[in-house]
Amino acid sequence: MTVIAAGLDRSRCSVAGTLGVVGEKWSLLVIREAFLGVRRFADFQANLGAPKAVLSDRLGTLVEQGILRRVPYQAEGARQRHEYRLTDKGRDLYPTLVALMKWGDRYLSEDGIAPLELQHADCGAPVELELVCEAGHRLAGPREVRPVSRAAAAG
Amino acid sequence: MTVIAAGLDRSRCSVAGTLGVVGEKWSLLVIREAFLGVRRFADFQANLGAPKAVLSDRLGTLVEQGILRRVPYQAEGARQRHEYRLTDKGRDLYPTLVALMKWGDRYLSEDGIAPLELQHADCGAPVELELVCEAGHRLAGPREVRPVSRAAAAG
DNA sequence: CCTCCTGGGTTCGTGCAATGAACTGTGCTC
DNA sequence: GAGCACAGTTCATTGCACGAACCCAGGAGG
Repeated sequence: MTVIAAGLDRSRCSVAGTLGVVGEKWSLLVIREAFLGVRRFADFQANLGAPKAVLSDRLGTLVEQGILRRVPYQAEGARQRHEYRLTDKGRDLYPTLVALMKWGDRYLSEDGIAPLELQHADCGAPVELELVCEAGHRLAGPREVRPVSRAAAAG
Repeated sequence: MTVIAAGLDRSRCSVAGTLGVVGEKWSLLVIREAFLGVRRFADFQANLGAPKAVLSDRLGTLVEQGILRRVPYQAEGARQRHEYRLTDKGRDLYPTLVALMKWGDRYLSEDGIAPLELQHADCGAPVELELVCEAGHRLAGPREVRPVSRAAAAG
């Protein structure tokens, strides 16, 4: 039995790091809304139902982290305000959200119907998330993956 | 400006649902450990540094949710105990973890070196996560995806 | 000019939930 | 039959999330 875990340094694990940034309860939901086109404070609040204080804090953190940026805008006949938009760094969280969504679609939807389908804008076919290696092979699951520690020369 | 968000029903969004199951601080880290081969309470605790009470609660929740299962085992010269193993449902969270890891690798590793590399066990090439559609096209990002609500017929 | 309204927050009191330390309990070894 | 190791539970404390209330800036309306 291979206990891969032994030689690995998880003090600076990327999973833990990422969760430290976006792992709080509302963060990924805020980002989901952002992907759906939401930009304004009140809309985030209405769609998520999060308390204003928490939402304000999360938006601030996400801006600090460079995942969202504040952009000034001016609605007609209103004073200038600012909205929140995804940066490239934020946009790169898309696969994470898709992965969460796909899992929920499979295991949580009662009637087996996914609430939201993702279609390829060009051809209309459903979008999937796949594990592939650089040699082009498609991987079926974790069993076909070998984790290799980089930092320490372990095992 | 397309506000996609308007017609969508997020009360039963799969992202929110999944986060409800594994979105707590330690849950995904427990699952990460499980993928790395950790099975026993004390090892989870040592590797994660989580308080025992929380860890006990999380493990229980994950078992309840069918993500882990308790399996009896008997170490030589010790009394029977049980360990925690991933179910298929849990194993299907692998893409989620990989997505989190890849993002962290890109944006959080200081020296640009990922702490952990995933290799295809068969050929040794690095493993990536890709968005593809069923027609076989590779998608570069969220801009090439069109979200379509299933439940409500929203304009 | 004065007031209301609306968007975008901040402040505050409460309560639950996370934390770490201490305790329990069981079966094996000595 | 004492001690030990593993696998938890219990408990007191701390912190953070929550919801309600309040604040502020600028237009609109009178």
